Amino acid sequence: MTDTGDGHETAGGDVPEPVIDPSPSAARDAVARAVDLGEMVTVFGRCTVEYDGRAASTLGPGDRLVVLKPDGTALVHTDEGHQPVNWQPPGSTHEVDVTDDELRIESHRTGPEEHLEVTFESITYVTTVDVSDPEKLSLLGTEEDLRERVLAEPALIEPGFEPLATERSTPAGAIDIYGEDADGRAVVVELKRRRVGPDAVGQLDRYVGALIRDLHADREVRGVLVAPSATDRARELLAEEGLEFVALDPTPEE
Amino acid sequence: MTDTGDGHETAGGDVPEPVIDPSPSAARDAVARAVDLGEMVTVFGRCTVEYDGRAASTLGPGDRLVVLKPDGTALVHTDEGHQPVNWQPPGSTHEVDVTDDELRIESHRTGPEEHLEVTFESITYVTTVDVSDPEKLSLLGTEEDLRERVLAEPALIEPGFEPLATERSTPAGAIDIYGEDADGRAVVVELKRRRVGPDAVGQLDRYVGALIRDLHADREVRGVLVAPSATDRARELLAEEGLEFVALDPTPEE
DNA sequence: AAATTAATGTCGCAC
DNA sequence: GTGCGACGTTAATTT
Repeated sequence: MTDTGDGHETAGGDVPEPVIDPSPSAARDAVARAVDLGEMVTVFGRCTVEYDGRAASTLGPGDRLVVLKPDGTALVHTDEGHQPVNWQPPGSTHEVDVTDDELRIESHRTGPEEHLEVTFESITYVTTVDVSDPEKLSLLGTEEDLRERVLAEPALIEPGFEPLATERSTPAGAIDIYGEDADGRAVVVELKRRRVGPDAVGQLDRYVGALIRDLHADREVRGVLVAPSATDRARELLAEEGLEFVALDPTPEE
Repeated sequence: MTDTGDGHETAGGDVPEPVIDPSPSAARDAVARAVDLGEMVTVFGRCTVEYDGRAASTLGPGDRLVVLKPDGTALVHTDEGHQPVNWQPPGSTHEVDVTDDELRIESHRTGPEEHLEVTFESITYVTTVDVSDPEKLSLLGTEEDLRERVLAEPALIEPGFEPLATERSTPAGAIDIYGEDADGRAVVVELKRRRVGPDAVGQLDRYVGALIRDLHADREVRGVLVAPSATDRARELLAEEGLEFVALDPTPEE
């Protein structure tokens, strides 16, 4: 370590460092070495991108950030948007070479067959670093939280509601909560963590229909959609299908 | 520009360059300046992440790559996966400061209110670059391509099929292709670019139901799902609802 | 490997 | 802004 004199330390030569404005071959060597070692790589520069696989795409020249992860993920990010403009999923294999004095990064996977190719006409920088991340994300406010909330206090659905099973399977899929009302009628509960539209009504309707066929019951099955809110169209469709709605948040309001 | 003697050029001092192993305050200055100038920023280091908004999450210490885009996007990437472990959508505002000798990047947005906070206990590097990307992605093999293919050759659905409208609106949403068969019966066509499951059947069923109510027709409306393939469950549901399936790819096989 | 659904889904478009 | 559906959706879980 080297004391830089301003209170922190600079890593020694064994630690990969960013390469600024590298030649194509220097960039190739740095990227190849890092991919080999299972490090994370970023390359920024002016490039074109070709993709062929489940669909196919082309992207003309522009400045983009390419990220290669040790798990085989590749990401191409432009200056805009949450989503990468192109990518390759985890499990892909990355290759890098120089042709006609241009750096080219290729990523390939099978099942389905997909190929990504990024060709750089200039390279602003390359970074390579070792990554260690043992932590798992802890997330609150999911549909799972909503389910636990209902199971802990079934009366939130309605007085007398009694849950009998979660993830009960039907020919049309698994019912979030299956139970009975105070009169002993079967109740299908479909949970959504956020405001619902027509698609959620269709989903609930399918489950109710499948359960009626499964139980050979004759319309003694109620369907209840549980979500923070519903659109007008969703409420109309619920009414048309004889289904019900209960407003409930995944976590109690503070 | 400076000729480095190996055939390429090094950017001058007016071009932002990566900062390696910076002190928290040096990192803060570099990031603040770049955010101010509308540049793209990457920060790599050991950090914790807190998020609160539509949901809420916490993430313990680990090595991650943080990307700040000029459009207000923030991304936090771990060593694994296509998805960022945490993020903030475009339109958010980023702030950076140093507290207790730790770099902290905060991102905030309204509508809905959401907040992201990344606190670094060490920083491997910071990069800042100007980004210019005038190009739009050109994508082939979408549902739009499938629609054009059917409209160019309606007999791919069946002999005598005649498209009358695309995006025909119904109370339940827009029908991809609305038309008539050889016998003059109304036909609702729902297109999918890939293999379909039960959800697509539910969607088609909703449209058919809405059109029947809309036209006051009495089951003279056919529903046809067009996709490369369908799951067994989807085929069963189609049969139960009296709907049909046509196998078709978005682009012709080569 | 295939099937099914959740997601802080995101994104684009119509209203 | 809300509503609605596509997406190379991805990711997780189960069969």
